[in-house]
Amino acid sequence: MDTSSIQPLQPPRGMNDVLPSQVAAWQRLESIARELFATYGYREIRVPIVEHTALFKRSIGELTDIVQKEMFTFQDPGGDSLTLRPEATAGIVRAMISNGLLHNQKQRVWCAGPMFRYEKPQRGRFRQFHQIDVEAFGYAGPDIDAELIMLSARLLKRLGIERLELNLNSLGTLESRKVYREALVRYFSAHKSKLDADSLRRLEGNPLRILDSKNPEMQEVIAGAPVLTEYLDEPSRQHFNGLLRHLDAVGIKYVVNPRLVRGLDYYTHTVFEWLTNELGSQGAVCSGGRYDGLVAQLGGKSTPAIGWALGEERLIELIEVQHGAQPQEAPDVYFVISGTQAEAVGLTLAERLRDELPAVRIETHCGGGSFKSQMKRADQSGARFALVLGDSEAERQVVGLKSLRIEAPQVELAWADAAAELRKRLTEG
RNA sequence: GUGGGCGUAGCUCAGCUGGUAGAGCCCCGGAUUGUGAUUCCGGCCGUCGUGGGUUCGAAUCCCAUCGCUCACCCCA
Repeated sequence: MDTSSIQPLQPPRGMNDVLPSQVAAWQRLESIARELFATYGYREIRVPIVEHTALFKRSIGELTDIVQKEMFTFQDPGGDSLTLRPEATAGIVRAMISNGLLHNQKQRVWCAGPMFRYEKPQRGRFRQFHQIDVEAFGYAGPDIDAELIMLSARLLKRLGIERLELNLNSLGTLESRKVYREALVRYFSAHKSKLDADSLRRLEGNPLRILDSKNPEMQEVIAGAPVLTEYLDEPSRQHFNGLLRHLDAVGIKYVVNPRLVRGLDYYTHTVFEWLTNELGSQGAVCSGGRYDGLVAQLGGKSTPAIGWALGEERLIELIEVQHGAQPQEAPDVYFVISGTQAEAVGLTLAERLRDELPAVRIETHCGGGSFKSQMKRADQSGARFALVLGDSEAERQVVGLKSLRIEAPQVELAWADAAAELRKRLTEG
C-alpha cells in the first residue's frame, strides 16, 4: 500500500540526513583522516557505489549474513543484477584488478563514502552508513599489518577518542582455517543437543561465529570447543608474533582474542577490531584484517592484501559522547543592513569587501528586519564583529564596526577604509 | 526476522479516572522612535502518527496499521 499520502515525508528507513548543525563533526573527521593518510603515503581512490552483485557474492561469501539478507540488490534497465556496496574492500580490489594496478606494483590506498546494508536500524547501525577505508596491496609481511594498525591508532588518538580496546587474532591461512572449521563442525555436531537455535543455524553457514555467542547457556559447550590457535601452521604463527612485536615496540596495547573471527569470508591471518563499550551494543568502531586470497579469487594475480574500515557515524557519536558536540563554524563578520537606502547599497559594499578580503567569512543579513533583530542574529551567528549599515551610514558612505565579543566602542569607517581596518582587527586575535 | 519502549506545535514536554488542546524554548513585533543581556507585553505555530470502532462526546478507551527507538541477531 502506498503510505506516502498519510505519512509525513521521510527518508527511507535507516537513512539519515546530515544537517548543517552536524556537518562540522563530519568535516573534522574526514579532514584529519585525509591529512594523516597523506603523511603515511596512502592515496585516495574513488570507486563506484554500485557493483555487479556477483562481485560481493564471490568476495564476502555466499553464506554470510551480509550477502544472504542485507544487500540492496536490483536489476538495471538492461537486466544486469547490481548491488549497492555493503562494504568497500570488494570494489577496491575489483578496481585494482580492472586497472592493472597490481602488476608488479604495491599500492597503499584509502577511500571514503556511503555503504548500504538492509538491516533493522538501531543505535550505531543504519542502512546507509559511511566508512573510511584503508587498504594495502602487495605486502606480505607483518610490518604492513603493524603499520595499518598504527595508522588506525594514530587516527583515533588524533580525533581525541579514549578508552578503546584493540582486539587481535589470527585466522591463519585459508587452508588452516578450513581444517579448523571442519573440526569445529565435528565438535558442535556431536553436541547438537546443547546448541541454541542461532547456533544450529550458524553450524551450516558460519560455525566460527558460534564461538561469539553471548548466550550464557552456551558457554560450557563453547569452552570445550577446539581452539583456532592450535590449528595455525608455523608461518602463520610467526606472522602473528611478528605483528605483536611491532605493536609492543611502539607501545600499542592490545588483547589477543581467540574468539575474534569477523563475519566476512575473505579474511586470513591478522584480524582486529577497535572496541568501545560506550555506544551500546554496536561496539566495533574500526576493524579489518588481512585477505591474502581475495585478489586471486576474483581473478587477479595472487597478491597479499590487508585493510580496515571505520564507521564514521559511530566514531562521530563516540566523539560526541566523550567530548560533546562540535561547535558550528561561525562567520568572522555579520553584516547588518537596515533601511531602504542601506539595502540599496549593502550587497555592493559586501562584494567590495570580499574582493579585498577573499578569506574572510562575511555573512550579510538578507531579508530586512529591525536593528534589534539583526543584532540579535549577529550575536547568535558567533561572529566576532558586526558591520552596521543603516540609512544614515549609507548616505554618508560610512559603515559602523562593532566588536561583539569584547567590550569596545563602535567605530565608524569610510567605505574605502573598511577592508583594511577589518583585516587589522581580525588578525589582532 | 524476533522482542521491549515511545508517537501531542519546528524543539523539549504537560494534558489524572472520556467533556472538545496547553507550557517552555525558538521565531516576529513592541516597551527601548537605530544596536546583541535581563524583564514584561503581544503575535506566529497543531490533520494530538494514520485508519477504524465504542460513545451524546475520544489526545484520553478498544482494534488495526505506520513510524521512531532500544535490545537480540549482525556488524563499521
